[in-house]
Amino acid sequence: MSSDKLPTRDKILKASLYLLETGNGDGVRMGDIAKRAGISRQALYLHFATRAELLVAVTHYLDKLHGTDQRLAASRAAKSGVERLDAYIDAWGNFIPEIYGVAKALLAMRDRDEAAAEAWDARMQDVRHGCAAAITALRDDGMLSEDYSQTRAIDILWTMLSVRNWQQLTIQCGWSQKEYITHMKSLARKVFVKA
Amino acid sequence: MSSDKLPTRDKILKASLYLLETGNGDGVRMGDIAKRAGISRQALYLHFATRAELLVAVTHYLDKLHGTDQRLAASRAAKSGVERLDAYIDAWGNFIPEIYGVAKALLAMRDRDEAAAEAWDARMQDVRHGCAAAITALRDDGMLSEDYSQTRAIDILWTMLSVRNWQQLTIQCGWSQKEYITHMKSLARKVFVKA
DNA sequence: CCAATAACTTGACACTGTGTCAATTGACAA
DNA sequence: TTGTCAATTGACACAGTGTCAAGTTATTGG
Repeated sequence: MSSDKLPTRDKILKASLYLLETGNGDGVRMGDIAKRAGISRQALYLHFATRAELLVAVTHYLDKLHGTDQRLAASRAAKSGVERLDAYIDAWGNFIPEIYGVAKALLAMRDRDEAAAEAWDARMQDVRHGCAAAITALRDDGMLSEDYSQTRAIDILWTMLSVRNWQQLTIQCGWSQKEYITHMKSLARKVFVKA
Repeated sequence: MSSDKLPTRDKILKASLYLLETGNGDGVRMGDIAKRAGISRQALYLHFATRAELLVAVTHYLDKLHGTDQRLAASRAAKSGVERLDAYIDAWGNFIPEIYGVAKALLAMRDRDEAAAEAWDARMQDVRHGCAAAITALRDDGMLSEDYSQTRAIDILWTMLSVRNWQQLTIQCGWSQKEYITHMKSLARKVFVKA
């Protein structure tokens, strides 16, 4: 392993990420992670009290690796509201496949594990802020359709862009990533941009 | 209990349904169901080999109770394609809250349990057929937007009307059921009906 | 009336995966 | 030397599912 000299915490994060991203995302157990990181299962608990806590840390690690904040923030550079909507869909939509392994594991825990649910919801709240910014920009341009209140428009965009929907459309329905992005953009325009 | 004279199998289904629908849908264990049905946990296994199998049976039982098929089929009576789209959204959209307890439990198992996943997917395939019928009716009227192929349009409608989306919009975003239905109809028109 | 059968009960147990606890080791530093 | 920190080993509690075996009860048919 090339990570022999990394601090243990980083070895754990790296190992978790590897297992989450390769494999199908199923069955990444604490023991599996420990083995991959080359430490004992108990050493894991020295660094992360629970599996949920570890998974949350992995999402943060992932964000740092991919520069999520910057990439999402980039959509704010767009001039018009419509461009900004497009840019946001581009940024977030192309981000989903990169985080999918981790997202899937967190999502699977969501229904049972309080901590995992909170962690996931917190991250989705960030996405919601991005959606809100895009919708607000549209409204400020006077281009937001009058069919929905601003809040409802945000609710809809946020729901449209959920990881679950991405999963259904790409993985289940077989859309290519490119198709996903273009269709989502077209959808968003039809729904939100004043005719 | 008023179900003393029911066959055991029905007592089990009834008890499962009760627990799934009341409670938050969490923690409906085999033991809980047995207790509620007034039988031993092991007797459950005499009727259903696994929890997944039981849950599937519950969905069928539920369908019979609510007359799902008839209600969904009713949307076929609509004359124009647009009316039919509306009618389908009405029928299915108002059906979701009734099955939500069971759906939630099945959905929570989906990620881990192969059998549960298959059962759920099979049921969602039925919904897809309904979506396909609505989209086809629209196309036959020459009213389907040319922005999407028929398959893609079905994919989109199907995804829009997913239980997960209903959950997010009503339970998380706080939409009323009425609001959900009207917004979904408006959304579908904007997206699918030729301008 | 006896015997077979089916439905059910009781209780013990295996298995998986998470999380806990305690005793121990090895390294490095004051 | 002593202290301390990170890690190790191994045992264990706990939940929940599913299995197994032996015993009970009621019904029914010869």
